[in-house]
Amino acid sequence: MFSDRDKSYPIELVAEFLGVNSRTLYYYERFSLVVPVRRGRKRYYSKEDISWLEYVREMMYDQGMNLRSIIVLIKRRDDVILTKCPEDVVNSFKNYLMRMED
Amino acid sequence: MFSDRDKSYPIELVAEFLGVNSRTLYYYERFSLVVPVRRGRKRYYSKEDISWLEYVREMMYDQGMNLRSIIVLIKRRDDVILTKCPEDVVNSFKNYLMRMED
DNA sequence: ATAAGTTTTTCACTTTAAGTGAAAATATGT
DNA sequence: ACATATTTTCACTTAAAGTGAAAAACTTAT
Repeated sequence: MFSDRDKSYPIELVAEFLGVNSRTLYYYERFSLVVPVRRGRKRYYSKEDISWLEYVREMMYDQGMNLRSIIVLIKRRDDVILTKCPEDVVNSFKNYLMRMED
Repeated sequence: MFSDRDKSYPIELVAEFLGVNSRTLYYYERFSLVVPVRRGRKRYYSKEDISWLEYVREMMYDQGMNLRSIIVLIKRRDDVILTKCPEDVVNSFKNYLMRMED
């Protein structure tokens, strides 16, 4: 019947829901970070798109990641990243995170 | 006997080898992205540190990732990231990558 | 056909992280 | 104490992310 992949939400509604400028969604589209469907010239997004974008925003704003990194993650989706990271970096990094909790 | 984890290379040598300013290594250290050992007040790095830093530089310069993202990756090392990414984003993103190969 | 209204696109500007130069501070060896 | 080397601090530069405003393109009603 209905699916989270149904593209039925117009850009303004999605932008408002996410609390971003609709220009930001156009901007993301340039990198294929989200792919709305076009009916006529209008863009429509799915629920899945919306939750993906929420996740992207969280990665960017809560974590401070940049767009490029998310793009790299998509590209390397199935790869193992960071195998080269030394243990003492991981340990010391945990301390860094502790310090930052202030 | 000797190990890639032996911290024996001074900062200037490492910086020169990597082609970066030694200030950059101090900068990375603030985020625990690399953890030299201190003998007296001098810093010493291991071969493992150096290849880790090479990898970090590659992620940043070849891929355009930022420091924060690498930090997030360390933090989430064992997590599955990007499970929320919709398939059509992955597909469309592949086209985007193709377009960029010019 | 054209006027009115929407959506999209473009241009230029703002903000922030990453990086660096230079000077000041700190430590080491003689 | 002095000379030298390393570290730390401050202020500046550069580039990506995001946005405001205007122009362009398209749609629809009269």
